[in-house]
Amino acid sequence: MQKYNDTTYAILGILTTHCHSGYEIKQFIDNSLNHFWKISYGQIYPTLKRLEEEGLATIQTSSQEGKPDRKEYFLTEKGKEVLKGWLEQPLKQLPVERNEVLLKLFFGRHQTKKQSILLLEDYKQKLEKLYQAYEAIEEGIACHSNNHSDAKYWMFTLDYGKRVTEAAIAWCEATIKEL
Amino acid sequence: MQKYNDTTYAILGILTTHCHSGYEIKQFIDNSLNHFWKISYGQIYPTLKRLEEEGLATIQTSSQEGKPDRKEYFLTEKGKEVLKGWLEQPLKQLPVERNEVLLKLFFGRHQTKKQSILLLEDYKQKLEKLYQAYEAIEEGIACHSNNHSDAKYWMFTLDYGKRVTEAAIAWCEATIKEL
DNA sequence: GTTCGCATGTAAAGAGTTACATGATTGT
DNA sequence: ACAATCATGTAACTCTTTACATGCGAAC
Repeated sequence: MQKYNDTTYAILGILTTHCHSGYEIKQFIDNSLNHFWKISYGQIYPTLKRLEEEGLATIQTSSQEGKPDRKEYFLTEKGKEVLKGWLEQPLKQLPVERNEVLLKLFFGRHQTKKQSILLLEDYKQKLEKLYQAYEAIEEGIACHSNNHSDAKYWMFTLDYGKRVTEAAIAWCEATIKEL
Repeated sequence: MQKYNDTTYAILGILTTHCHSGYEIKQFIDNSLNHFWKISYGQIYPTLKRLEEEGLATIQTSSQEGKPDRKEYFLTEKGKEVLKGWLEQPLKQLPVERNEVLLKLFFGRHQTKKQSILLLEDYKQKLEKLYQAYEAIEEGIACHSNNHSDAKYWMFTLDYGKRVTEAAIAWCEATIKEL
């Protein structure tokens, strides 16, 4: 069986929602799974092309006056099976989250105490903004798609983001004190 | 001023410790900053070569009988400056941690409840192992390099790992209950 | 008149992993 | 005999970002 990368599976998954064009997929990513899976146009369009070539999706092109043709992709039965097959597999190993702040702090001996504190305060501030962004998305989902069958799962992922961000903020505060 | 990527800065930083050869650098990474910054030989050796070419490090080659020459790299003044320059800069933006488990759970509607629970239980188990690994490294540092001037900072990064992992484990438990 | 949103895409560069090649010594 | 440790490195491949190209309509 052919293998695909996780970005391909993400796109396969998004095609099961109301999104069917490359543009819509990008929009969807940017305001829902952006915190744990970013994808650029440079990946989306070639991937969609490949999905069609390999029989995982079909294209429906609709011409629009004054605009480029709008290409809508729909999963085939094979596409749905491939997605389900991936969903069933547990992850092989935990990914390593590359963290630039930790990397800098790791070599903190070569910095002044003030610089380390500045680094952590800046990080904390960015984390707080992220936390607020999570809350905003959460409210958006709660309002607009309360009865949506996907909403429950989207909330779970937001809850993860909030909990982990909260822990990171607490670490910033504790570390600043100890420095 | 020339720009380098974070992996290059990581190697620059490691060269300030007792590690000076490619092999030692790899060892060091594998049992200290492996949780938040992995690097493979395929990156280490070409990077070291480039450091020398650009005057950030000098090489001292020592021949050993029956073994390949051992190349030891030492930071030049310029190398130290480049490292410090990087340490001073705050991070531009928070990195996105790509999380395969969240991605799968996001599309959980296409799975059975049992499958989702299995996914999270497996994830939780892996996180618990990671937590134990952090504790083991922590003990190692506490025993062997108590008076080491880097040890304090290494402990901070481990504390981060522990806190965030703890939060993720708690999320797994809460989400399994809610599913 | 310029920017934003819609809508498609490509090319090149950069980042990173994996698999391979070499070869001596030491331990099981 | 075989695997592991020490020790270097490269080539091919995959993945991802960035910058570019095109072009209409609407708002400001």
